[in-house]
Amino acid sequence: MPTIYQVSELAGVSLSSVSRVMNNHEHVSEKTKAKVMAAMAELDYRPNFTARSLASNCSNSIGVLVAEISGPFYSDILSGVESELSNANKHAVIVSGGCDEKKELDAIQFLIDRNCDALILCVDFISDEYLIKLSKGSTKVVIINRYIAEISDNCIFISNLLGSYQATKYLLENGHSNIAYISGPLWKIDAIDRFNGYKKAFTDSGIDFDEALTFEADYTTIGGREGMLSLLKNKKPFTALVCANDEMASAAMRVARENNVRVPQDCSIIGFDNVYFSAYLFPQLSTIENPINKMARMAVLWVLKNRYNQKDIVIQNQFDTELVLRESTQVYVEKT
Amino acid sequence: MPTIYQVSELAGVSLSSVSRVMNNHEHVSEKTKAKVMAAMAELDYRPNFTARSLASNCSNSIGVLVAEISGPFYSDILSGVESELSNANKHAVIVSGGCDEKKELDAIQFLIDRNCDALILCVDFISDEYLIKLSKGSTKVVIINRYIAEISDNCIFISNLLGSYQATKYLLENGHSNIAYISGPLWKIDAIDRFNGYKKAFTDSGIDFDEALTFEADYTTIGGREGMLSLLKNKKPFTALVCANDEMASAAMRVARENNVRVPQDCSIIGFDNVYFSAYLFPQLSTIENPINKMARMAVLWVLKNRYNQKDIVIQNQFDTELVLRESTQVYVEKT
DNA sequence: TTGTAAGCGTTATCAT
DNA sequence: ATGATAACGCTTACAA
Repeated sequence: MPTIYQVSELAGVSLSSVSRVMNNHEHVSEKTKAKVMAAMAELDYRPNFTARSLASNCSNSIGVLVAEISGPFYSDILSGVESELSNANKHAVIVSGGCDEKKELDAIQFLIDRNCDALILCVDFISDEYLIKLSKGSTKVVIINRYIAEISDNCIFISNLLGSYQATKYLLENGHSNIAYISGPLWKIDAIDRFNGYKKAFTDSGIDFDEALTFEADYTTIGGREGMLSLLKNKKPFTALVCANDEMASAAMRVARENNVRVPQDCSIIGFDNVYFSAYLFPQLSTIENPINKMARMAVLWVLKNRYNQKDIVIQNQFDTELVLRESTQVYVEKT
Repeated sequence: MPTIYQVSELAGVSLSSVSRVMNNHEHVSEKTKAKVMAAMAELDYRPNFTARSLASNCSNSIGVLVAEISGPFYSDILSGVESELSNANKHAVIVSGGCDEKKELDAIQFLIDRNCDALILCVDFISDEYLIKLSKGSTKVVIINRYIAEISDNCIFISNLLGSYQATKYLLENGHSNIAYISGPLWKIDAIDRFNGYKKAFTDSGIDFDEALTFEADYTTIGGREGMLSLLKNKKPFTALVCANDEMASAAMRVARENNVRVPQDCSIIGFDNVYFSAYLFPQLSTIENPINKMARMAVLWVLKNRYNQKDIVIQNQFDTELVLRESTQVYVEKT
């Protein structure tokens, strides 16, 4: 592997000159530039990434922490981050957080120790306080899918409340009034918000929601199955169901089918996230679009702006959810 | 950030001694070891990753190239790689290859330039020849999901032929004889192999397969839809369908439903890969298990053995496929 | 505009 | 067992 030294020798200039042309510095004569380029080409020179990082204190790598690598939701984040990052000629160091606070903390420490220039975080277990402190530190941090008032500039988020509000409101406006809800785990802030959106839609419509039509699950298909089973066993009738995510909605649809509850004829179902497989389901799932891929890309732009000084970038912190209607919903019709 | 120098000063020993305890060298007295550890703890010392990489010529990072980051198939690879890598305290630099040879080549060059210690590749466009040459180079390379005879030791793979053979054979043995096939793009080696498995099952059963019951698609739902539509339009009857992957099978199921073809009563369907959402579909999809996650983990072990000298690891290059029967298949019953 | 030389924070090779 | 000291390949004042 040729080094900068050999390039300088072949080009007949100094190290610094070579370095300057590598980094597009101003104040280099066309002549030396040409000589250097020629030498580089001849030697098939490739700058040593590690050496540059050490000398410049800039690794051009961004740490990305997500709860899990696979799964449609996080996949979408990673793919957005990776593609936007490679546009900027930076790269992602991706780690998964596991399922408890300690692992998330370790993962963050790991990324910092690896000299990541900035961190993109998508975490559930770590406290607001820690995140606030972290973001005051020397490593830039941007947080996806979570809103923390004190560091709102560092957050890229949607209104989860609004999302489930839209879903519930739609059903309410289309004649449904007995609307069940399968929630995410209520220690997660987004699950709380989504639940609140459901409630708010009722409040705004001036009608009470029924606590008994409500079930706290865990965002998984297993939980969704349990939820629907329990709801059905209750014998409290409902003509619609909103689920806090698509996974659970898909499980609920399956349980409905197993129990001869037709979707949407007997029960309309709306999910949340608009994960890609929601369109593969039968019936195709109506859901709330969660622009997670866009948010991931915005997180990268945030890093470009705040860590790499691309000042002209404008950051959008909040994104909009949107109801996407497919086959799993219909207007309420009174049973004859 | 404290450096090794400050640790040495506080501990009252030399740089080298600190370095030695950091790297668990033998021949360090318990005494100095203790002093150094104490100093490290007091200063909350964290070794500089970049400096270590430069000095030791070892970055502890492994480049991972996949065609795309999202999608159930590649997701599974990434999650396997990441989790196994973090067990070994190494990390992944993940990039996606895009959809042509040039991008894949660029991506590989990018990873090499980033001083990755080894590469885990999952590529479609790059030629065997290039891969063979690459693997003779100084950067260790392991290839997932592809078999190249000349460098079979560097490959982690399944027999795609066997997989679709199992699927087709099963149908044949259960009374079906008019079995359609929707193929992947036939410029991909795995698509060819899978197609050949389908054919071989017929040959082995001594019956001819019908070219007209065969459609070349592209592994996507769009292609699967087209394929099923075309097959149905043909008017050549078939009672079973094997698809070269689950995406296409899911699309085929949908088209079947739209055309009042009941699955499995009128048509059994088998997919390939056993992607996680295949169990979410209705009916749940029978398919061929492709142990892609295990292969990904094995690829990491390969790297550990071949690049990091963990000699005692034993590598399994070939993995087995397996038929998993769910709801989309049934024994052939003659129409009355 | 160009070159010299001092870092960047380690590891590794020698002596001792 | 320990300590100097020279790499590792580059960036970056500072000088010229």
